[in-house]
Amino acid sequence: MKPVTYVNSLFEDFPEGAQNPVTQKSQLPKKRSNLRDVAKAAGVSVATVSRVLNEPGVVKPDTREKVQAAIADLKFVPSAAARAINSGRTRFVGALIPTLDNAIFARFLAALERELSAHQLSLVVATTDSDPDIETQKAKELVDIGAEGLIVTGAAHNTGLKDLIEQTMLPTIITSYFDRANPLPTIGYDNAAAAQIALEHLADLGHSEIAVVHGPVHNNDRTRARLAGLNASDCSVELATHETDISLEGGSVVGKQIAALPHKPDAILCLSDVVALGVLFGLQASGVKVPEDVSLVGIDDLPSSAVSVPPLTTVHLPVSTMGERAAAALARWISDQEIPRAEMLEATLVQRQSARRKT
Amino acid sequence: MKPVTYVNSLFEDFPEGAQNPVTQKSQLPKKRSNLRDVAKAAGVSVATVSRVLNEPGVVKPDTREKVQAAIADLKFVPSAAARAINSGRTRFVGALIPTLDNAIFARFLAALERELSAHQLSLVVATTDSDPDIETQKAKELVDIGAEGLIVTGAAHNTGLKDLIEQTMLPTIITSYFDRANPLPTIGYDNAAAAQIALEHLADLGHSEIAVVHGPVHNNDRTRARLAGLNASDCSVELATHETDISLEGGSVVGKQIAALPHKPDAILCLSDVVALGVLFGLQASGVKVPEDVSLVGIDDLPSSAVSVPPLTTVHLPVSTMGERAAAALARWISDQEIPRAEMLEATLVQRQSARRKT
DNA sequence: TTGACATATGTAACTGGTTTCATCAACCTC
DNA sequence: GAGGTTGATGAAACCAGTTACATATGTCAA
Repeated sequence: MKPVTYVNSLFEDFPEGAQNPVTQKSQLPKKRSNLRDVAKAAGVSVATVSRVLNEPGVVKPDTREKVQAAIADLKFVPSAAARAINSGRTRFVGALIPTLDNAIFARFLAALERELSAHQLSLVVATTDSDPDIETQKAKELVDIGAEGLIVTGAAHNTGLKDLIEQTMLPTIITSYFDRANPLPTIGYDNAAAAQIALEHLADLGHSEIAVVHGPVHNNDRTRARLAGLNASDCSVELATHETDISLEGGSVVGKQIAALPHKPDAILCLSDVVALGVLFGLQASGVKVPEDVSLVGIDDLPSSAVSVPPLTTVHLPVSTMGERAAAALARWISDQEIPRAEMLEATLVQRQSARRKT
Repeated sequence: MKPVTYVNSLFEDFPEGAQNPVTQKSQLPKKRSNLRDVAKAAGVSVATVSRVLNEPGVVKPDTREKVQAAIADLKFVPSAAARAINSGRTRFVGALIPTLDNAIFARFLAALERELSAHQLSLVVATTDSDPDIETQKAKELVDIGAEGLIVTGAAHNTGLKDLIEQTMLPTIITSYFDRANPLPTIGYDNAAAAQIALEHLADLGHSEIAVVHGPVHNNDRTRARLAGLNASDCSVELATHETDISLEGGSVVGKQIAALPHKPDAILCLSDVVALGVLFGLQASGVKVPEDVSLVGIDDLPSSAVSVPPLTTVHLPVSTMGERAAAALARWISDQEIPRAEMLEATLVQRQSARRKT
C-alpha cells in the first residue's frame, strides 16, 4: 500500500508571485490514523470507538467524550472501504448515459441525483458516447469500484454488458425506454408513441409534406423506435428524413439545407428539441419564418423550448419524473431486494407557437 | 450484514400483460462467492486465485485455467471494498458543482469525466444548488463513501468544508476561479478580467449606457468577481445592473423588462451566456432587434451562442480545458502526491454578430 | 552429484473496520 | 444476602481481499 502523503505547507499562505512551488513529495508519511490508534489514544478498546461512531447512545458520556477527543486529536476519518467490507454497502450507484451535452440528460441526471441523495445514495456518472463497447467498459469499471446498482439508457446493449449484469446480479434499471416485456425493469416512455403524437398534431394541422430530422440511428434504439412509430402511423403524410448530429449545430445545418430546398416541406418534425432549436436557428438565419413559412415541432420539451422565439411546440417527455422514479426504484431494489416493476410515463403534446394550421 | 439476494426469474421472460409481479423477496440468500470459495473449487490457495486476478502471467497456464473455470463457474466477482482496503484506493473522486442545468457545467463535467477516465478514475457528481451548507453536506457524503479527491467550484466555501478538507487532507482543486494566493490549488480563469474584456469591447464599439444582467450574487463568488471587474474598469460607461436567475427564463424576463423601458440602454452585457440567450429571446419576443436596436454580449461561449440568430458575441471561457487540467492535476495529486500548481486559463473575446458599433 | 537459482504455489499475517460473545460491576428484588 | 437483571466495556472473530515469506519442484552449470 502506498500511503497518501502530504506537504505540510498545504494550508499555509505563500508569497504572491512565488507560484506555488510544491512539487516535491513529503518526507513524513504520517500514516492516516485508524481505529486502533484512536482506541489506544483514548485508552479504550476498538469496539468502544466503533460504538462511539455508530451508536453513541450506548457508551457512557465521559468515555464517549474521551474517545471523541482522541478522534479529533488524531484527525481520524473512518475508512469507507473498511466499512463497506462489513456492511456490503458502498452507497453509490452508477448511471450510464450517452452524453452530458444534451440538456435532456442533464435534466434527467439532476433529478436522479436529487432523489438518490434522499435515499443516501451517491451517483457516479459515466458517459458512453452511445457506443455499446464503451458502455460495457464503463459498466465494468463501475462494478469494479463497487457500484451497487446501475441506471442505463435504452434497451439495446451488447452481450458483454448483459452478461455482466446477469453474472453480478446487479440491480439495473433501463430508462428513456419502456418495454414491459424486457427482463430488466424499464422506466420510461413509449418513444414510438411520442413521435406519433407529434406527427398526428402536424397532420391535424393539415400538413402533409413533412421533413423529419433525427439523430444517428446507429446504436440508438430510442431514435429507431421514434422513427418506427412514425412509419407505423396511419396519418396520410409524406415523410422525408434527414439524419444529423443531435446538437444545435447539427440542427442548424439541416435547417439551412431545408431553407435552400426549391420545394420546401409544409412542416418539420424534429425527433429531439436540441435539433429542433438548431433547425429553427438555421431557418431563421436563412430568412425562413417559423411558423409562417413552415411549421416546426420537436420532442423532449427542454427549458429552451418554452422561451425560444417562437416558442416551440413539442412533446413533453417527463425526464425529471423518470429520474425520480428510477432513483426510488433502484434504491428500494438495493435496500429491500424488491425488484421494481416497469413504469410507463406519459408523453404529452405541448402546443406553443412554432406550429400552426396550414394555410 | 444484509446479503444481497435476487429473484431467480429475473432473466426469464414473463407473459405479456402479467406486469412483472416480482415484489416478493428471494428465498435463497445464495451468498456471493468469495476468493476462498473459488480457491476451494479450483483446488488451489487463495493466493493463487489472487494472482490469477492481478498478475496472471506468473501462474502456470493450466492452473490459471482451472482457476478461471472456477471463477466463471461460481460467477465470482471480486469485492471492490476488500480490494480498496488493501490498496487504499477507491478509484473515484467527487465533483461539487452548483447545478447541472447550466450547459456550462455539463460541458465542464464532460471534459472532467473524460480525462479522469483516462487516469482510471471515476467521477461522482454532487450538485449543491450554490448552497454552501448543502455543499459541505455533500462533501461529507463523498468522503464517507471514499472519494479520493474533490473538485469544487469557486473559492467561497463555509468553514465546515474547509475543515473537512484540512482534516482529511483530501486532494482538492478549486475550479472556475483563479487565485494564485489560495491555499488550495485553483485551476480556472480570471472572472474579473473576463467581464472586463466584454465591457471593454462594448466601450470600444462606442456604447456608454450599458445594462448588466447577472445571476444571484448571494453565495456566488464568480458572479461577484465579474461584477467587481466591471466596477474596477476604467471604461467611462454607465452601468445599470439587473439581477435574475441564471436560466433562459430568467434572461427572457429581463429582456422583456428592458424592451419595455422608456429609455433603452445602448448595449446589454450578460454575465453568462444562458442569460444572454434568454435576454435575446425576451427582446425578440418584444420586437426589439439585436444588434440593430441594442447590442448584446455574453460570457461563457456555449455551443448555442455560435448558432443563435444573431450569433452571440461573447467571452470564451475554456471550461473543457479546465476540466482536463483539473482532472489531470487531481489524478497526479492522488497517485504521486504531487500538489498541483495554480493554473490560469485565458478568457478570450469571440466576436460574432450580436454586438455592433453604436450608430 | 551437488549447489545455485528460477519458477510455482501455499501459509499466514495484514488491511480497518463491525459484531458476537464474554466479563464485570452496579442495581434491584425477594 | 443470594439471585437476577441491566449497562458498559473488552477480547477476539470476522469480512474479503493482498502480499511477505516459506516451501517445493525443476533446470542448469560445475
